[in-house]
Amino acid sequence: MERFYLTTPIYYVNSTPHIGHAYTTVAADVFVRHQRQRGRESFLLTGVDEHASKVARVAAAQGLEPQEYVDGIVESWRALPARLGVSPDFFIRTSDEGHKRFVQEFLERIRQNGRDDIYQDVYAGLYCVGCEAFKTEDELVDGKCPEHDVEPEWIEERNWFFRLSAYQERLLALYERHDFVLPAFRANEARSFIESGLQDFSISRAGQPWGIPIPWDPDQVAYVWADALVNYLSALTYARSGEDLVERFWPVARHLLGKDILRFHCVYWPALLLAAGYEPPQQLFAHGYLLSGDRKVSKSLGNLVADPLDLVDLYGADAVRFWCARSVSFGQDGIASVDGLRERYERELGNDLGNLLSRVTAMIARYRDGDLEPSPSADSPIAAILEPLADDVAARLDDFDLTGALERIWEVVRALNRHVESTAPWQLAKDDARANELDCVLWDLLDGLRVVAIALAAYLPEASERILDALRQPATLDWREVAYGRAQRVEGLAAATPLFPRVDEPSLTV
RNA sequence: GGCGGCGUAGCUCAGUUGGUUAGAGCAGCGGAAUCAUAAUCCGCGUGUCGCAGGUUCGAGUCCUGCCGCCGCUACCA
Repeated sequence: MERFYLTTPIYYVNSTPHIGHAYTTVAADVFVRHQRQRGRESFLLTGVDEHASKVARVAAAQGLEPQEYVDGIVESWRALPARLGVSPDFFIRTSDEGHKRFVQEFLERIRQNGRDDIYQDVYAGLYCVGCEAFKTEDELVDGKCPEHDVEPEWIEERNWFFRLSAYQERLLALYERHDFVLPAFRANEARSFIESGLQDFSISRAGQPWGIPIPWDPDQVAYVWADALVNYLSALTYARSGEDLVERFWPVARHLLGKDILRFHCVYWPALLLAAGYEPPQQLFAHGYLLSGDRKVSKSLGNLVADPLDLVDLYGADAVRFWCARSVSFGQDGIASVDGLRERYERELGNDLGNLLSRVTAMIARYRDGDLEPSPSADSPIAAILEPLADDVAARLDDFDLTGALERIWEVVRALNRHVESTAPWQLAKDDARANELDCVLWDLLDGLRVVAIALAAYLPEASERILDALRQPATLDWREVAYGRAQRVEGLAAATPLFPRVDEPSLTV
């Protein structure tokens, strides 16, 4: 079976983690957990991008070396996946020695590929000293940098350039595979960009103290995209000491990215790889943004939105994961608000799913003293409902349809609640002659919940485990268990404690 | 300007290659039930499918024009 290697972008440490970072990280984790359930050898990579002139400047302002500075703030970035229930197989930092060494090798490979793909030229542009960045004409207001109200200087800098223009045809050939970049409209954007003609870009910057030195010209450091993108490959070379994972996980790589960095991932990166003699990644998926849709700004709410970890404290990692996957169609932009999170938590997690577990376990405990023998029946409506679930969900997740797969599972959750109503076990319990019927109904519900729990495990790892435990079912998450009729007999099953108890709304006033 | 996309019930959106009475969730109204975290289930929508034409036996689904909105259009994590 083909291996599965998925990456998030590496996050820029100069900001603090916000909901957008959590979003990508959670999505990546769901995909990887699901593939593992299907027995696929998988690897999840995330990490941070630490090389930027801004980092050096902030560090200097605090009287620190850049490395000291990033060493200090990287912990808040490591905490992000940890608190979201995400366990990356490796957390890369671009200041890792292994990464730096590999970037240098990588650039050297391009330079020596015999096609003269790296050459020296002059990069000229309008440079704002305040921003420490080059500006384009349309960024200026009245010829001045709008942020600093100064006229930028015309600066010419001798840099090393990458001959991107030579890769137009080879890049376009990649896009003949219809799912190279998803969603399709993003592939169109990237393709039309390529078709419009590619210009070479500089891969080095002069006069920067913080970065990876260009091996053949140590006075220059690698420009951000010649450094950061390479992490997807470099990580594989040193994530496991004494082991090179490149053979295992390249080129079966899939990159998750935000739509803002589409071009760099879908154009620059494949070209750099081709130039260095590597296969391009297998697939790229650009997701949209979670737009803040919160009611009037208050300090407490503002903080909640700014820091996803606060939301985890309040509602739990599973709730935040669920909200990420559920509230916005993956790939599209959408509104995400704390109100929406609470709504989903109460209505869907608490009422639909949590209460389903409560009522089913309570009935088994009450009507059967918690004992139940397996009693599957081929003509059970539950069998028909569960039968197509495993394939449907798997197919959607293979297509990065994070939202659609979850909706598919939720249809089953709703169907189970309907089944409770239509069979009315509390009525059957009144009639001893229908004891057998009641056994079948209760066991079907037990089995349905078991299937839902396993199907949801990638999204709600904690709740999934708690459901299986409450149902006295094995903790195995093997995807083949997402099928009707596999629940084991239970003994002494007790009414479950609420899965997603009500959470007091945080105070909205400061 | 160029390329691409969107505009479907109060809200958020589904609607395969054109084909029976246009769907889901949420909100609203009414009802049932009582196993359950007052949690669930059922019923209820005269929606100009942005506007105007066209193709077709038949179009939300194809074509043209118009209106409105959005994305991309190079060195910015």
